[in-house]
Amino acid sequence: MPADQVAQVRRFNRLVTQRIGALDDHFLGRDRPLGASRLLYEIGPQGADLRDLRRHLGLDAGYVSRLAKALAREGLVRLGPGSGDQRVRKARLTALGRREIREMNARSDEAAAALLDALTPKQREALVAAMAQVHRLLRVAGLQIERADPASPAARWCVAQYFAELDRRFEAGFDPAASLPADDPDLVPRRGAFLLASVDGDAVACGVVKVIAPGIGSLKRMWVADSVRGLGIGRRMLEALEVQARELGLTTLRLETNEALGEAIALYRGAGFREVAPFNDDPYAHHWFEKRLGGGRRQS
Amino acid sequence: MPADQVAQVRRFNRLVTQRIGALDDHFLGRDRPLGASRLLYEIGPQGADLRDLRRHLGLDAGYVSRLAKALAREGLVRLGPGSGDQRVRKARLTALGRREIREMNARSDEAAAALLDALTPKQREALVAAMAQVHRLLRVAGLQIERADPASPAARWCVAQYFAELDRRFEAGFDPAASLPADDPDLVPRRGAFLLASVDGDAVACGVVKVIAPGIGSLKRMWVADSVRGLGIGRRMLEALEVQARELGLTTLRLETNEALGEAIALYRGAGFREVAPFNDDPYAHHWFEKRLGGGRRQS
DNA sequence: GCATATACTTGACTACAGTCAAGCAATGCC
DNA sequence: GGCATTGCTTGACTGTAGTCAAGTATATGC
Repeated sequence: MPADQVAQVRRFNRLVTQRIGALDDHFLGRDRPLGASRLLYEIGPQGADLRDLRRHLGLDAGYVSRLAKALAREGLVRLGPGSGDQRVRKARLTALGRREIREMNARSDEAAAALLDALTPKQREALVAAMAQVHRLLRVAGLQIERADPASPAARWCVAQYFAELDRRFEAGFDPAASLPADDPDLVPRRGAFLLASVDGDAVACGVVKVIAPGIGSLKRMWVADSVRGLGIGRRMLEALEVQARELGLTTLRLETNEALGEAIALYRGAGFREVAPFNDDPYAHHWFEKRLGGGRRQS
Repeated sequence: MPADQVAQVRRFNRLVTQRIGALDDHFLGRDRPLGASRLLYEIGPQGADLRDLRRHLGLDAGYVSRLAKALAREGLVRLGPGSGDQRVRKARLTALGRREIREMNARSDEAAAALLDALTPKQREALVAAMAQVHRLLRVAGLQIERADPASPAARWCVAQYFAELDRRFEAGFDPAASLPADDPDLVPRRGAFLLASVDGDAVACGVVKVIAPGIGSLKRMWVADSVRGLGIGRRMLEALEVQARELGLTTLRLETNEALGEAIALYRGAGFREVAPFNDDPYAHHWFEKRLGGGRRQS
């Protein structure tokens, strides 16, 4: 890693933690411990179960219990029974709590505006654009691709997004029932794998490999969220799927795709897939691809 | 302030405090309270007086005393008498302390490298460039222009930088003694003013206004550090000098400049200065400018 | 129906960050 | 030389953040 790049990152870190960190904490804390403020903020307009707050903020159960009680004592939240399960407690904002959050937001906005205010309009635009760029790339740097249960909510959500997008982009729409299936049991080893890419716990891409014959697998359900397109996530997903394929003992990967998905076709070609004659009768397919997985270790 | 710009700043703040803040703290703290680590880091290879550390980090005297003692107990620093004044204590790193700091730096470098490592080379370059941009603009946003004592170290340093630059840029070099003078007593009200622009306590620009006749003032010593050029700091310094001039009761500002300083000449023209016939015999001047200060309040 | 797990509460505890005030020695000012 | 100031140390204290363990009520698996 070039030393000047590392140095720039560290310079950036120092300045930003000092400038941003200090402000953020200061404007969030209104005569209240920071932990309580964060909890209040996290509850949100819909209310939230203490269990979820605990998990999301990574805090101790006892600690959250106490913080919630303190907020309730201040009249900012109401603690009531939760959704169904009589054990969980749900925190809901009171009118006062909502006002408090509005106030916190206003202060944060003010601090951000004050920062921008010290610049000329052109510099403001440049700063905001550079921040957006840093934001996007930091998110990408935190990308994690992992095997997931195809029945998990995040996996289901991704697949739903994928279907919705196909329906939007295909001229005649898309009906999952008419397409070749990839059911849950086919997507767990040793019959296949479901990969989920996430950033900070938010799913942003998925992909599936499925064994269709000894040594031969099929790729399906390749989807990347709009918000992170153009950042090479599709390519990384494809690489991760090939690793899974090797672990499943596959030597050939196949896939079919629709002519409307130009960027996907380019991705496959770039990754070494060759177009071949149709090997199935998927009603939505216009192109069929194949790649032989060379060398590399088989099992991990 | 546009709401989407504010929102982008806040999105950036949230992500960055979470990603960067957490890492930075974690890698700095090595089985040692964070305060102690920061102090150790701040001491630096030359050692530092406790008084300066206290001032620089903005900490309580008793707190610093205890932290320093803890570091001494760990064998990381040696506490000895300071420079001259027998009251001040100077903290010097031991070999162990230096090793510890190297280790802290290595860990921080590693964290920064790991961040970059998750990206493609092109994305890395884009991230580093965007970070540098954010860094530059955040620094500019923190710019403060204030009147300063022309004899203060920061003011002296700026003027020295200015002279050095003139010497570099003028074909025949520059000798301050041959130039028209601007001595300390002429640079404090009501005979003049010395303005210093600083970012986070570091001087980055200076400028001077000096009364040369009733109602008439002269601008001199306009200098902007290389690291922050092209960010409109010269223009802001000029505006601040005009405010000072009005407060000194001036109605006309004059200045002379050298043909080698193209960007300064453009700045003056853009700010409403008109070129006039020579009004003095400065040996380094090729252009003479004048501006009448209209309207505006005189005294503040 | 019983064992186990989960959600939460409470009390007791630790560590860290920081403040305040008293006091001592060296320094600066007149 | 006297007196206020400065630099530092020490003891006593506060508030925040967070952990741990015991205990209660509810839910889940077999």
